[in-house]
Amino acid sequence: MELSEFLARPKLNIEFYKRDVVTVAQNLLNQYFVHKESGSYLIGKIVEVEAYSKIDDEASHSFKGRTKRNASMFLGGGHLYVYLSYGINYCANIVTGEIEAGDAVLIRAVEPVYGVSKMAINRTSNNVVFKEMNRDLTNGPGKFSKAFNINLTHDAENLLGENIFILENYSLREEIISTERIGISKSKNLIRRFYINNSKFVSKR
DNA sequence: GCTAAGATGGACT
DNA sequence: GTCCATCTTAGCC
Repeated sequence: MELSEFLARPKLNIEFYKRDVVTVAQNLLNQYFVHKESGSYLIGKIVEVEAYSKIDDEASHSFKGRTKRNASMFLGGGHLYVYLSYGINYCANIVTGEIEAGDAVLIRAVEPVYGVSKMAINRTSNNVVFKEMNRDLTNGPGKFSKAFNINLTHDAENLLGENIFILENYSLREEIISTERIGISKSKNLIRRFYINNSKFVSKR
């Protein structure tokens, strides 16, 4: 698909993000995540997410209240929360709900749809550029952030602005699977991981 | 002040 | 399958 076809779509607006975290998580699937950087675009279709809530969720970074790291979770729907995971990888979240709600949706995987060669360059390690359209390019929260060049400088970014935003794509009817979340030990019983069934870019494990 | 655990990924057996 | 890199936080001395 041409870049102009993506950019003709409307951005998700503040009303979309201000709803409850599980609703937003489910509705983020299939939409186009966009990072515009120095004039070039990286675009991915969101295929896997997890919801985290301050209310009833011990696995959420916000559960015990505000810290320096999680402050942007309290900015209200339509912001980005980026944190450093295991001291190594960045993870990107979409903040939802009202100001001070402390809820957010972790983006676990996207399907690359535009700017794939730049994503492959961003995922270079040991001087080896990643093979394009390999599923390992973006099939995990840290991999997605690296491919889209998202780091702590993007923490608290406003998703209604010009750098990072999400474009509407409601057209396709995909089968959505709901499961327990991955890689956590508390509140494991909550069914708050959602992914598109037929996507090969859904994370492993 | 110290230590353990963590919303992970990559290298290796 | 196992191991480990390395930063933040919480909980305990």
